Amino acid sequence: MAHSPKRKLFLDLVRAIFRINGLLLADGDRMAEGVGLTSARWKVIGIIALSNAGVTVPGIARALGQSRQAVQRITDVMQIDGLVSYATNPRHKRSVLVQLTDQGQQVYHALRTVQDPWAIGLTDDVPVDELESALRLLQRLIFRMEKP
Amino acid sequence: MAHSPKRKLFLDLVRAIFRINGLLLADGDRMAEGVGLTSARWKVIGIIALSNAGVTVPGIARALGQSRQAVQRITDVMQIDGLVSYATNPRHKRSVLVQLTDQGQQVYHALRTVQDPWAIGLTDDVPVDELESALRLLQRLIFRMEKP
DNA sequence: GTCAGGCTGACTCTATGTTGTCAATCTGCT
DNA sequence: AGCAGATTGACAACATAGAGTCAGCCTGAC
Repeated sequence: MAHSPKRKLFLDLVRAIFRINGLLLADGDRMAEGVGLTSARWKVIGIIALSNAGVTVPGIARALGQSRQAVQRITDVMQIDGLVSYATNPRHKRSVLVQLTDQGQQVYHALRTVQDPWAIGLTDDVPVDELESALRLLQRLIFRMEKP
Repeated sequence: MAHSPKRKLFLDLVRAIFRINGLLLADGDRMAEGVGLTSARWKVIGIIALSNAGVTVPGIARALGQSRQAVQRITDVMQIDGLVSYATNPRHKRSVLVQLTDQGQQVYHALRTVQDPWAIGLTDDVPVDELESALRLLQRLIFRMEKP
């Protein structure tokens, strides 16, 4: 059984991914809490902030690898809360662009003041090349899982 | 800014973890579907099968890093479906042990016949040492996130 | 033995996310 | 221009997961 240890290794990796996913959501909730957000909005606002021109709801969903319905619900609530606004999309009549309002940008900036030290603190003693190789491995797995 | 690239690298890793978590759940649903399970029950049945003597519901929750309420709901449904049974715990009067029934073991076995080729296929051309180092990195991050 | 603190089961509420469906719109090909 | 297929918004049903609460049981220190 040449692949048996590899199989166990992979399943351990799967369990670790489930575990760290939960921990990341918990940390996201904790960080976002201070500025009145949740981890789901934390994920969404990060994608919106990355794109200057504004993105569509399905675009955010594709970036996160989630269903557009889930993202739509998040952005709808964030629009009610005044964090994002819907702007007409010159390239698509129905699909509006999601943009950060001034308040949304302030919230994102406040988020960064918590998120950056968090990211730095967690990777304090982790070499860059280890991060790189782990990221490459995950992206490789993602690619293989997305194809079929 | 010596740590700026590392910060971006880590955030990319976070995004990859969110992405692969969703893909793993989708694959888990797809594999578990054939034997009448869902990805949540797939995760739970794996933990139960790993322990011969039976585990408590909070024990499963700790192994998965989830709330015991979430696990309790899963095991309750699985008990109704006849996959698991609750046995009295000699070491704790109220906290019962969750065990696989014969049917549960059959389902787990059927699951393995799908899951093992899946695991092997995904890691086909991935060197063992890359899996090991990625797993170590994630476990290191998990350890740091669990402490506080 | 006793008792404080921790663990567990049961319940509720809320948030998140997937799937399915339908109509309206868009895109690319002819 | 016109049409087939893909994309999008809107809505609904369902599964999953966390947080909070309460009462009952258990454990360990004394």
